[in-house]
Amino acid sequence: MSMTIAEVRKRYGLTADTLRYYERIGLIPPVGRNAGGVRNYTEHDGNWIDFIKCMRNAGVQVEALIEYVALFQQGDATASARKQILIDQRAQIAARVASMQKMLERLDRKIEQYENHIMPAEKKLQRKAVKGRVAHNAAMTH
Amino acid sequence: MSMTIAEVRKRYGLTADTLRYYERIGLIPPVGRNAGGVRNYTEHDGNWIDFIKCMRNAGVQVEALIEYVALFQQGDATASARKQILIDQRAQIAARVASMQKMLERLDRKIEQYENHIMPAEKKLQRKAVKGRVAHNAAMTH
DNA sequence: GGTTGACTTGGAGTTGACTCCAGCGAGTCT
DNA sequence: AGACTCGCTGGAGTCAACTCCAAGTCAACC
Repeated sequence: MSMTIAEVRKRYGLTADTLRYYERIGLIPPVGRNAGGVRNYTEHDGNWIDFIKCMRNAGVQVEALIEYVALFQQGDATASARKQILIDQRAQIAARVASMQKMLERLDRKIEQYENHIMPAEKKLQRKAVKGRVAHNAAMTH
Repeated sequence: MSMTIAEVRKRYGLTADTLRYYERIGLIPPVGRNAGGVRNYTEHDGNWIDFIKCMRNAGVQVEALIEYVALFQQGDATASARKQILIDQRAQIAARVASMQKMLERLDRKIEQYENHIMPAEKKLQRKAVKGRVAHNAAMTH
């Protein structure tokens, strides 16, 4: 039912140092301890860790997440502020996704250019059947 | 036809310091100078800057781009190595986009929860018609 | 011909996000 | 009891990617 830091580390793929660091800066709520002061992660803690980890992977700043967690700990009264943070972050992620998708298309065109223009030129060179200069790099600078 | 660093800065939204830094570390090919040693950016340089800027925005590491630029300057013989870098980076961007899209869906569900469960509770409080505890935070921890 | 202002360089400093470590304590095995 | 292993804390160190700065050069204007 509850996990040590080693188990959490394995389950979520974060280092023990990172988990302690996250807790220290308030990126996850304080974790319960046993008599000896050793952390005892509950399923609830696990859900937070997963959420934070995914948000970080999506490029959300630690700063914004700390604020969200802090508001959460202040109770129901902060619900709309928290919701607003989520909406803002959602918008930022969506914007990044959009620009990354544009980049994917751009890369696809560029890769295709390599297939159509540059690689055949190389093959000709390899065949040792060179009959003059072909498709120079200068054509591909964007 | 050619631009000063100030014009490039305005056009591409990078600081002059960043532009010089990029050139110094080989993230863009060397830029031509006038008699006095002042940088003279051509349209060709502009294309590189735009490409690099977009790749950086998409999360591609400076490291990988330096390698790409270095290969480019070695001429046609490195075409397939360059193509491979683009393919690798494309894959990494695509993976990031996929996980960000999952996060978008997750956020949408979470935001909807705020609308359905938490916000109505707040409204009831505001109406001062409280008839017992409603929808506590604990229900929303993932 | 002096002042202004954009530009230059090399190097130091900053920021965000970890990552590592020394020194200590608790629990377990032998 | 001694030796291991795991975990704890506070603080220092690292890394990527800039960002800032002092001191100097140069062209242009007054």
